[in-house]
Amino acid sequence: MAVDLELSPKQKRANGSPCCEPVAYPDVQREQALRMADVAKALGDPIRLQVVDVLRKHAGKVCVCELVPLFDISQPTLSHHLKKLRNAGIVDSERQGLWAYYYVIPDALEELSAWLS
Amino acid sequence: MAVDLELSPKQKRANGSPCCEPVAYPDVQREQALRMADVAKALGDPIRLQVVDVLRKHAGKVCVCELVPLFDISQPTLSHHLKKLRNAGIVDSERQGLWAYYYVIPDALEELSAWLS
DNA sequence: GTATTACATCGACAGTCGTGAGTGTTATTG
DNA sequence: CAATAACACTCACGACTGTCGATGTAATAC
Repeated sequence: MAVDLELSPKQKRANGSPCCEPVAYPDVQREQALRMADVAKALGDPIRLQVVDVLRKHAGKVCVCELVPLFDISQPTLSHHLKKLRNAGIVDSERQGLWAYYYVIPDALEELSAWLS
Repeated sequence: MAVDLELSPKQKRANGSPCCEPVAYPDVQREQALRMADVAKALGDPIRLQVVDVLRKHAGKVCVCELVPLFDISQPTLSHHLKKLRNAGIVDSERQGLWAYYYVIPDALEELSAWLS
């Protein structure tokens, strides 16, 4: 659904006449926009973005105890950020004994990434 | 939030079971994380994301009066979203008489896009 | 001049955010 | 059993968000 819009020269419209030619609907439909905005919102915090960066670069599962010392925030706050990333569908976790291992869900960022490219 | 490059070993780890393998440090340094998180945060609203989508698809300048009817929000609310996008460095605007034309700043999304890819 | 239009800003509202201190839960050790 | 460690959850706080209606500002039309 390509948006082809002609930007006609604007004049002040006559009384009662419409201002502009209607524009085509956004290519990105609402559901897709909601999904991508959710992901973008979760990445909209520098700590969460760096957490995702660490998890991606590591290409494996990372223990929370390894993440805590990387950032200047308390452990409960990091736990809160990890929960946000989980709720956004970006990461998931696995419990192994006392430890929790986090990893990036494959292709979780793909839709947003494709749209941005 | 300063990411220290020193990854100290866990203290008083439980006997026998190693907590985790060493982790990579965030390649994304603080400044870059702040910049990208700002952009992501601005895209973290479905309306703003769709606005950017429309502007990108046009590869030109779009009048606000053409954007208003696309969304189910009031004109002041759209103006507020456009301001957020401006403050995030994603779009800019040009006044021509009564009309304001918005456009996406070239390469504004490039850093985030490259990181996501 | 007055009227009208396009857009931004203001004021207010409920809701959400990031944060830390404190607490709870669960698994392991002694 | 009790103690400890890793992690999630609860609560509270100030700050910010998205939204609308009302208002302000500037340009155009009459």
